Amino acid sequence: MEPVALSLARPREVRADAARNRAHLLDVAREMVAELGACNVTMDGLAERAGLGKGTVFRHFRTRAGIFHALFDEEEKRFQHRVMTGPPPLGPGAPAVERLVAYGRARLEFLVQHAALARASLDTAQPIPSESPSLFHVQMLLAEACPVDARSGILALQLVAALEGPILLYLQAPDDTPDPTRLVHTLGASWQVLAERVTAAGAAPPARR
Amino acid sequence: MEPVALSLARPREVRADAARNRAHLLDVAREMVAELGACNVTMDGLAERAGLGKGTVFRHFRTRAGIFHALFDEEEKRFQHRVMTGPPPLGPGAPAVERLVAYGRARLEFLVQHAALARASLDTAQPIPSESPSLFHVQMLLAEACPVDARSGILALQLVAALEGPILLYLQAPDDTPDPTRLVHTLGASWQVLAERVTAAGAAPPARR
DNA sequence: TACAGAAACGGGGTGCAGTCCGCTTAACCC
DNA sequence: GGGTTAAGCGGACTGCACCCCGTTTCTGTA
Repeated sequence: MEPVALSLARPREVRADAARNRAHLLDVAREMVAELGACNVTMDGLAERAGLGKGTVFRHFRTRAGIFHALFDEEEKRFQHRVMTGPPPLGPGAPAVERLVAYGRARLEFLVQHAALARASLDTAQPIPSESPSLFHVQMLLAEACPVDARSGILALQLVAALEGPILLYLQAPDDTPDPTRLVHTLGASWQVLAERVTAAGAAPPARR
Repeated sequence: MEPVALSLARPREVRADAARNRAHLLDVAREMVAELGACNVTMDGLAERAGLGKGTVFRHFRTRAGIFHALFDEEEKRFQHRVMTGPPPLGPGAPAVERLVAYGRARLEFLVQHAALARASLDTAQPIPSESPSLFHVQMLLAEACPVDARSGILALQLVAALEGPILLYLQAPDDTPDPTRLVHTLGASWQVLAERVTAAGAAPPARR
């Protein structure tokens, strides 16, 4: 007689109303972000416009940043899908370094496009978890390109920071970015230099130039 | 008759009481951070403990993050002074790449040591300005090590992000860092690889090894 | 020393993030 | 269908960042 084990075995399905409310909240949130900008979306406002209680909003998303994180995550999933299934060099099939370069360029474009959400989803109280898909993907490519250096995972961390940091931390928050296209281009070119040089020296050893 | 121009020319000195209060607030804030941790310091608490009005605190520091920024800035100044005047390879006198490596290691140690302040001073609403001393210093060293690549300033931005991002964004916020010394060491070693490889290929051209 | 103007100060007021807890309801079992 | 239970829901409540503006204090000038 182990009712605990039994109940653990099938942990009761997600309630339909909860799922519905969550989806609805995301829809309304998306709408409000488009309309007011992320920084003008409040939890009260969202709850009211969704016709739900404030407690419900917090139950689903924990914190204010949680909402933007959830919204960003949807985009992130689409992006990662493109990366995993698209044609090379972004998708599988090209040499690791080429993929790394292509990934960086694509990621920059993606980030600039969703910069507001990406920033709003940062929670200064909690760090970005190491399960970040971006980190995971870079780690995978590095493991292929220069296994020895990639071993500890630190290099991947640093490269992802180099890739995403400028947009997340260091560049203008208000979208007064003079020319996003130009920005992506410049950052992309620099990323290519960075990625190629870092991996070149650590590659399968004696591939003389 | 140009009283405006005249008054602009000498914009009236800082009031003595203001300077005194500011210094006092910083002292009390430092004390409270040490005692309660940055995340438990409130503006009201600070004002009360300092025996000043809340308005005064905000007048001096603008935002909550502003206080921690000011505190961090003091440490930052000390650190930059060490960097500018210390013995090589951290200080002047060594080749640029060696200085870059040494700077990274020193910076990591510094950041880990003041991680709580550094994080608390991040203001998600406003980006880190490009006058960041760290960015400035890396840019200077890069300009010496590989002038062509450094030209745009983007590479410096990316390297600083690679250096500081892991601590600012990606690693555990609560000081459950298993072993800070070990962390600094690992990040430092990885930084060295990064810095040396990136600069090696772009160095003053044909310096054959 | 007296005065005028500007800067600094104080603390009540506002809006929002996040918590709490009693009530409701969907899901499972019979 | 009826009962049980855990999850979900709502909205009043709390605490804090930040604003506002009438009052006070300093400083440069006469």
